[in-house]
Amino acid sequence: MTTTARLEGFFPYKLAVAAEAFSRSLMAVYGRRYGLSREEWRLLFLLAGVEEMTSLELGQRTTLDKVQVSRAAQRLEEKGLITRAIAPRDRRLRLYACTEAGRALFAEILPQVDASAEQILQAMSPDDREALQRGLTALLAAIEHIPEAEPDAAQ
Amino acid sequence: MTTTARLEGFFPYKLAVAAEAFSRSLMAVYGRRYGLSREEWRLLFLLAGVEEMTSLELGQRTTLDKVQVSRAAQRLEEKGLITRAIAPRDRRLRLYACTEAGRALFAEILPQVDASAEQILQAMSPDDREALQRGLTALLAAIEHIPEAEPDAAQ
DNA sequence: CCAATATTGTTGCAAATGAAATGATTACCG
DNA sequence: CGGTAATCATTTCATTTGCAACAATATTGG
Repeated sequence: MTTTARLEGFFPYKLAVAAEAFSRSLMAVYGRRYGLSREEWRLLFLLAGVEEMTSLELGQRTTLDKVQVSRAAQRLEEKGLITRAIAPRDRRLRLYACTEAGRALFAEILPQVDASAEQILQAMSPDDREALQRGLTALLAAIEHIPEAEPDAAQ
Repeated sequence: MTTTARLEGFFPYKLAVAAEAFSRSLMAVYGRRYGLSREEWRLLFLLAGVEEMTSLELGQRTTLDKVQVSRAAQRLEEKGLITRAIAPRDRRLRLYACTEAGRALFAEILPQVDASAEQILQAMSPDDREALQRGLTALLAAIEHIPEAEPDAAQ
């Protein structure tokens, strides 16, 4: 068993571990400190930068399914951070918008989250950082073009 | 301040999305096809390459807490893929070992998981792939050295 | 215009998950 | 030794999550 594939060197594992650790570090800010879930944080992030957004678009831009969007939005509304109106054009959809309180909270949290991320990234050499940025962007592009594993609907 | 930070360009978000998509693609193999959870898969991965391993070491090498290890190991035992004995030297610990069935299953799954990962990675240019490898390794090293990332048991 | 089908957000329920409590064992230290 | 503290796996309980059913609205095709 000389070259039994070692978990620590397995690329998918490394990617997952890095992402988990990174996410945990950031969640310590918006989660443990401000009581937001990861989904709530993402929705707030999107909504804080725009006037309003429909539920459909929200889901497409966050890789969250409709249930996650619905539940996270429900909680954000209970906290007074967003509003959910019924879209007049298509009454099945929701029109989400950030409240002033939501925007203020986001403006308060983002710098801290950003600082937490930078604290990790700044521990890397500039070259490594650039390599990571480049590689990650390319990976995301590659993932986009991968045939999605649809349930047995292969053709 | 003018440019509201866009979620899609936010590094932590990109990292999380890439890791999620990658993980989902792999889980389609060992999960939907073989009924293993991510934790079970990781434990099987580690145990398949070694004669036996204690529960403590298992947790340290997978970034899983002891509850996750305990539960995943329990299910792997129910499936007959591993054995859990009580460590003779310290009866609080468990000694996990892969059964022949477990090793056989792992040997069957790994190539498929590997192929699924390679399918994505091969969609990248060699340079981008190398950049990703380098950046990711550096990121993991940076995370290790971050203070207060987690209550670490210094060894 | 009407009925059939499709799409969307929400809810119900079972399984998974996380955090603290528990029980068993060992280490420490007088 | 003896007893207290520490460590480990497991259990317990409350919350969260994923999946399928559901109700409401829209679209399509006669």
